Amino acid sequence: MPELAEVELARRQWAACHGDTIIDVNVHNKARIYRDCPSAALGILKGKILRSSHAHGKRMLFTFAPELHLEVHLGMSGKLSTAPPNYSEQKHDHLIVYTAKAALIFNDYRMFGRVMLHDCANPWADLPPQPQDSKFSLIHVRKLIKRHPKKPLKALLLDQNACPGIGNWMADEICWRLGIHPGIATGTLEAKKLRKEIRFVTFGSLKHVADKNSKASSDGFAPGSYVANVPPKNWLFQHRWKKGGICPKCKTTLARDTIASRTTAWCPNCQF
DNA sequence: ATCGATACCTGCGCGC
DNA sequence: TGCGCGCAGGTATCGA
Ligand SMILES: [Zn+2]
Repeated sequence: MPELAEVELARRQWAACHGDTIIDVNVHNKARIYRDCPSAALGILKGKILRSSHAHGKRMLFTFAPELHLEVHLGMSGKLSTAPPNYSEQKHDHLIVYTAKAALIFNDYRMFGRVMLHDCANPWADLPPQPQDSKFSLIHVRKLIKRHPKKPLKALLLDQNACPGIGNWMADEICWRLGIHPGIATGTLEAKKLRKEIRFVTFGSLKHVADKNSKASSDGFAPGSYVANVPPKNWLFQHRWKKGGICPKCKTTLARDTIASRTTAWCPNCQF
C-alpha cells in the first residue's frame, strides 16, 4: 500500500547494505533537500559503516555510529534505491553513498523530501507512538480525540503527531472502513472503532510490503506501479483515483472533494 | 494555542 | 504540435 508501506520498502532498499563501509559520498549541494543540514556535513559518512536502520512514520533513520545517524524523509516524490557501484549521477539524484558493492541513491524530483544528520544518541526520543506500536492503546486514542475534538477526522489522521505514517490514501481508506465522512469532527468518534480501523489499515499496508518483497525484485522501487498492483480489490484504494470510481462495498460512484487541504474520495452512500 | 490556507518543486496528462 | 491548466502519495510556516 501507500505511504507508510513505501517508506518501509524504501528503507529495505538501503538496508541491503547493512554492515558495509562507505567509501564515497556524492551530494547535490544546492538541493532544497538539505534545508535542515548543510550538505557538506555528509562527508563525515566516509569511512563509516552503515550499522542499522529504522523507520518511524514516514521518517527513516540510518545509523552509522551510536551518535551518528542520517535521517531521510521522502516527501511526495522521494525514492531510495541501490545500484551497482559504478553508478553515475542521474537527474534529481541528491545523495549517492558508495560502498564497494553498491551505490545507495536518494532521488527526489519535487524536492519536498529532506535529509539531515544527527550527532546525538537518540534523535527520535520524543516521537509519538505509531499506530502499529503497543503504545497506540485505546487510552492513547481517547487522548488524541480529546485533544482535537473539533478537528475533522481526515485532518487528525493526516496529523503526523497524532497518527505518524498515515498518508492521504490510507486516511481515505480508514474513513471508508469506519463508514464516516472524512470531514466529521473527531470529537464525535468512538475511540475503539477509530483505533481498530487505523490499525487494520496500517497492518494491512505493512503486510503488503512483505507480500511484495516475497517475490523477487527490484532495482529501486517505483511507487506508482507498486501501489497500483498490490492492495486487494476490496480496498477503497483500488478505486479512488479512477474517474467514476465506485465503492467496492455498494458500487455507488465515489465523491471527491478537498478536505483538510487534500484531495479526498469517499462513498456518499456508506459514509456520513 | 489551534486551525486552515499557502508555499515549496517538477512532471504529466488533459483539453483547447 | 504546443501550451496552459490542474493535479500529484507531504509538511513547514504564516496569518486569523
Ligand atoms: Zn459505498
